Amino acid sequence: MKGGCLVSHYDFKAIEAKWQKRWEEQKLYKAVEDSKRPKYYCLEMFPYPSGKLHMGHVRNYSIGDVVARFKRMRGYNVLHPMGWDAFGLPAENAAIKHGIHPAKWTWDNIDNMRKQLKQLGLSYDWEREVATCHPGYYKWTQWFFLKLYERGLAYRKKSYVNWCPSCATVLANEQVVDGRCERCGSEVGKKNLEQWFFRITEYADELLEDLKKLPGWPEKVKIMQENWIGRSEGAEVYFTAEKTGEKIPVFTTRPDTIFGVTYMVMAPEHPMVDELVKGTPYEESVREFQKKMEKLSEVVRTSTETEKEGMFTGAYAINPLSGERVPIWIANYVLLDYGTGVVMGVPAHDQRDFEFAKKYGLPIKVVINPPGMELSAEEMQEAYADDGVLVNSGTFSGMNNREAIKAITEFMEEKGLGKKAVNYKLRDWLISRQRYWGAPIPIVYCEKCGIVPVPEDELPVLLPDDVEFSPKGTSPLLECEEFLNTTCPRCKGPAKRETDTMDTFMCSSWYYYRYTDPRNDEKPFDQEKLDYWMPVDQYIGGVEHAILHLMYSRFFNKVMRDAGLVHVDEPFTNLLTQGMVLKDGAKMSKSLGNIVSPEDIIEKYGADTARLFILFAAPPEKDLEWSDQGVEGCFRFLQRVWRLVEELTPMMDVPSGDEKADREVRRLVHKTIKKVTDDIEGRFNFNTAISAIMEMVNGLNSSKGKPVSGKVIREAVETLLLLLAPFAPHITEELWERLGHETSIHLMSWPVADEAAMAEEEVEVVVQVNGKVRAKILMPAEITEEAMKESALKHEKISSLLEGKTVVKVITVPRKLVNIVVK
RNA sequence: GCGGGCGUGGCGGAACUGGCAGACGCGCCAGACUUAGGAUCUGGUGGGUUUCCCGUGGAGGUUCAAAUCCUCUCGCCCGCACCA
Repeated sequence: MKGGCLVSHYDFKAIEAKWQKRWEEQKLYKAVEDSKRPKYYCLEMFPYPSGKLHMGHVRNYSIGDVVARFKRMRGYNVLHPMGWDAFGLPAENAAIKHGIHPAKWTWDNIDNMRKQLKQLGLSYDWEREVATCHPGYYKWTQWFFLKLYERGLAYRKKSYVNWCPSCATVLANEQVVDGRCERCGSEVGKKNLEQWFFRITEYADELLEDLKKLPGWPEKVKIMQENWIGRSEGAEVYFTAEKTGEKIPVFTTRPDTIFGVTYMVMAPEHPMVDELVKGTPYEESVREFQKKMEKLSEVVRTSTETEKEGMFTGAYAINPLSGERVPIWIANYVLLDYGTGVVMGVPAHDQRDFEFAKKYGLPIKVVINPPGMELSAEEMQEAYADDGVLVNSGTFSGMNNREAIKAITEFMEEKGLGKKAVNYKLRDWLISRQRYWGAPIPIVYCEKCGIVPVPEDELPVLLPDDVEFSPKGTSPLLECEEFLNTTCPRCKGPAKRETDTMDTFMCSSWYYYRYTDPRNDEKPFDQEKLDYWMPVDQYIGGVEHAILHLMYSRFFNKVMRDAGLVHVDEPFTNLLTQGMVLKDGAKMSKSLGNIVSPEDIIEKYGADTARLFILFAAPPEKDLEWSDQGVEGCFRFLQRVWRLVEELTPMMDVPSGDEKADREVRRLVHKTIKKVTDDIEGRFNFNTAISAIMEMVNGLNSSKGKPVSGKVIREAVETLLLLLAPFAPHITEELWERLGHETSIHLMSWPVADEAAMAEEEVEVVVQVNGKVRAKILMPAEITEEAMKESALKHEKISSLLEGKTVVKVITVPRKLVNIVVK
């Protein structure tokens, strides 16, 4: 440093430690219900306690902290809590691998991550911390399970379920990505098991419909949920098996094409297939085909690339409308668990059916003609799936197909041949997990009474501590006799406990309620407290939860609303999905070796710098490219702020200054207030908010030598600190104190822009000739358009350019621009 | 294949309702202070044949005026993917 130390050094380590300690002692961020103030619930997705924070966490929580601090300064009563999504497999793997008990592993990790979060200076009310693995929490997870059970929304069913061999547990559909386990990447198989499900499909329509009530959610997330729910409207048509006379319901979205059915296809594993082929010459080959399909993985089987393959069963079905007799096939592309597992083949009007028919030489029958055209089955190169007019369709011939959909459906309903139907791709949520480290499902199996829910007053069903972890990866609960053996709550006879635990998404589906009353041991929450804080005003997290967590939570909230426990339709009013943190264009990962550790950055530059950089480098919803040099830049900026404030402090005593200099400084100050406020409030553009603050610092730096009055300097410096406070809470708090304030800067009100102070006296007007900039002229701000035009035409350079040309017209934009169109 | 997003200097990114393209930061260049500087400060920095011309992936169009609106097209990223 140059010369004598006129200004002190920015000692971020001492400053950050000092204020973190003081904020905690003073409980600065404690949230208390207060009906007199508007509330604001700012929530970030709570982390899985993996052991260490990564940059994604830092980004997520820095964004949330700016929102929380900003809203606080805007006068809101802010709830900003943090907790731990603490059940899950990694803890159990640690136990198997290193012999550490999952509980110890988890709690140690929590301690470490809590420490790291505190080092970031995040404004959480730590008294509301929750951990889903705490019995005081999972007692209520189990309680909610019972609520679902009471309402008939939790049920047990044997079915083919996704099985991850490496995690040794079943998975929900949502946890299978490209046929692989979302967690470990192993290929997922199928197992026929008896499992617990939640009836989320009961709410499919509302989950879809209410997306419309979420204007504060990214379009992208809503579309993803819409696709996932996959609602399609159509009809169920009852074909009849010729041989057995049995009804074969078929779902179709195109009842208008029923007369065009030339064959039917069942899923190979459809139960009716066996009956149809039994004792026929087709039996053997069909069995073979079934076996072949069974061996194929789900990925291959359902890939668009896979060629359609099928086989005739020898059986026939009767079309209820045309009375025609059509062959029944089985094929790989028909899925058992969608619709009824049976498809009607209309090759003329469905591309898949067309390809299948061509391959196997099945007949093609045209029943819809394009407007003003006549199709011929022999000449068709592809299916005609668009609208048109019905032909060869009995009494419905001649009808427009849109009307025919309605007419045919109604006709079938009258005659009992079919009915209107809606289908969803959404499946019920499988919540059983064959794992130890989760909330036990509060159910007992009694030989006499059957399935018996554990009574509320016996909750929680505690996880036994003393268990053996088998290297096979199977749940230790299976071998834990003390846990397994119990008495039936109903008949008091001997009974067995359910050994499966709940999917951790169950735990995270309601944690945002618990924050409103985290220590209540009588109830999951106090009604008044919950009603005060809910809904979450701003939710922030990664887009990877677009379907899983966010849809489960929405479902959960709707169930609890119907149970009268919650009074909002949707739990999260606004959602922000932050982008990833990249290094060298790729997601930070161990295998790529491009990880930047938050610990190191905090150690070297401090939390304020880390936060500032991560907020400055990109808008929150976009991916962020990490740059060590960018971090340096932010560090330099904070040092500049420090120096600026220290240098300007003595000048705050100057009794009066030059009026023009004062006005200029005030203009800068108030324009910055407006810009920063708009950027944060309107659109969460923290990057441009910070750049405006940087510009303000640059401006104040260059006005250092000017005759500015002490009062104006004080206003400027204090405003600078207030605007920067949500981003860099420690340095601003320290400088605020050094200015002589005794109350925390974080309890101050957000500055308000003074329109009068912002007003410009002069504006620079751009003068264009034929749309090209030819001059810039300073004009009084209040100049009329006519006068603007005049002085533009009078301007030396412009007038010389206009020589010999004809002015066609002149366009003026007040205070901005004059465009002279010439020929 | 369907749906969504993106494409702007050497880099990250600005430009909100069409109105000076490139704010702010990084990097780079020059200078100042210095035993020294990878510290700090000052100035410069899209490209070019430099009174001017060209520039927002490409080609057209609308307009007095287009990064912004329309049409076509290329490239990258994300989601869904035989859903009957």
